[in-house]
Amino acid sequence: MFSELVAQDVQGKLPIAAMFCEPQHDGFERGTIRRVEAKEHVFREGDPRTHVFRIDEGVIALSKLLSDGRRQIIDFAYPGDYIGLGVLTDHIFDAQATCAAKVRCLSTTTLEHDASRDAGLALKLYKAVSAELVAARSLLVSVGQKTAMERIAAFLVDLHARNTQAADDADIVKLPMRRSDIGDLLGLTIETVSRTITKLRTMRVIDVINGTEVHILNSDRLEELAGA
Amino acid sequence: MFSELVAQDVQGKLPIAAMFCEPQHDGFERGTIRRVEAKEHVFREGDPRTHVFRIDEGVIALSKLLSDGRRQIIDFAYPGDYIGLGVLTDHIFDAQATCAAKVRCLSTTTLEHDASRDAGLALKLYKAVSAELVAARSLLVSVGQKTAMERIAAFLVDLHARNTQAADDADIVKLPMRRSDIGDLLGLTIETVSRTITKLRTMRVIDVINGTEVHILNSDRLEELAGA
DNA sequence: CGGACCGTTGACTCTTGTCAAAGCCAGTGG
DNA sequence: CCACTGGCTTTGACAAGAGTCAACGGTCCG
Repeated sequence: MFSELVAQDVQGKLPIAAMFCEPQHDGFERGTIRRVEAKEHVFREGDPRTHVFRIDEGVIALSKLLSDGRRQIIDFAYPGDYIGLGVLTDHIFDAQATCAAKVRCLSTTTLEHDASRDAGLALKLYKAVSAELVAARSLLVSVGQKTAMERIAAFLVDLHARNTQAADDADIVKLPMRRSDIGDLLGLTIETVSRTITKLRTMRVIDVINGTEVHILNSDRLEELAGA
Repeated sequence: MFSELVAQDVQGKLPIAAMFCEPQHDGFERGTIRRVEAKEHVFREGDPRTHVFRIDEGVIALSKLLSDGRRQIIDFAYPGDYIGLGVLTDHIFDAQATCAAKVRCLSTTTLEHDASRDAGLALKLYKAVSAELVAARSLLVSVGQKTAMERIAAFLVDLHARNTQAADDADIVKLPMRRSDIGDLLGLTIETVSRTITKLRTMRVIDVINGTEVHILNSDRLEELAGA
């Protein structure tokens, strides 16, 4: 449990650390900035993969759709994360902002050209993708094995760990996405998400302000509930 | 659906292609061979990550355990696949053979030393991990969104696509793992796996010999059932 | 022969999904 | 200023898919 948290924090989202440690050395300083409205797509599944993006502000949901409309969110990308990395010529998932966001764009040809000559950059890409893989597998464990309560609790713990980098107000987690986004991430319906959050409130483990700001009242209990 | 299949086939397991195209150029020709018995661990979560392995024969299940014994299989590694890649000092999942297997071992320090000087090798690692990421996310969609029937059908379709590289007996899929392994991969119980397979038999979509050899009688229907 | 392991099947339970209604909030326009 | 609208969340009643518990059967192996 604790080791999982450490993994999430330290490496699961390594790009966060990378950004702060060496923000000038990933090539994105040459990229252009693009603003994205809430619910606007950065790209869609099937689009040619012309650019890689680094999130500077906001949250981007990466998702895959089934033909009947079911949607699985694969990851949320937060500031410092990269999206659009990979070996394929086309994107294989949608990237859609859950709230207003800013991203930096760098052409894939530029990036790949640089990477083919610069082993350090190639290794950085390797590590970034490795970190995404850790996150994807961690989510898979939640979705495949955990109950609704455990998934929601683990989600909140994870979000809290990610966003408490600087000495934030220690026990507040902002939810910059809708219930439907959380549901589609965790493989639950919005009703189950809502009921579970309500239950956590009645258990006095969390408090919710305005539906979007979660105050963690008992973080030990929340981590217990998140399962091992 | 079809595009997903293509993704799985062509890139989801790119290492298969890589192995056949350039088997002498991944550094593993210098590695030692290790035999692994069925159910024996190649490594466990928490072990120091001293080697990277390339599967030469058999199937290795990669899994994570929760403290109460629930298990999520994260991927099956088939011949040509690499396991143990990543940026962490310790392994974060178990690797256990589902049947007798052979793996090639290469020390991580050797590999990383080579990769830091050889951008081509670093890029190859990057691509291998990217392919694993594609597979992990595809599984996540199944587990998060699909019904038991859709998951089993998609699993069979995927397995069929992976193993039909050479012109095999076109419509036979061998299941080199137990029902519990399939269940732990798909987030189902062994009973549900068994019932669903039985249902596919009574629907005349597949036939099962000896519990381990699946004959696909109606592959169009099977792909329909696998969902989009 | 006996036991261990695995797979299948049945009966029942329960968590989660489905369907429906109502509340809340923000933005818009009269 | 307020009614109206649309998007989102919450809650309730009910249904259903998958899990649990249990028994049985088959196969392999000592």
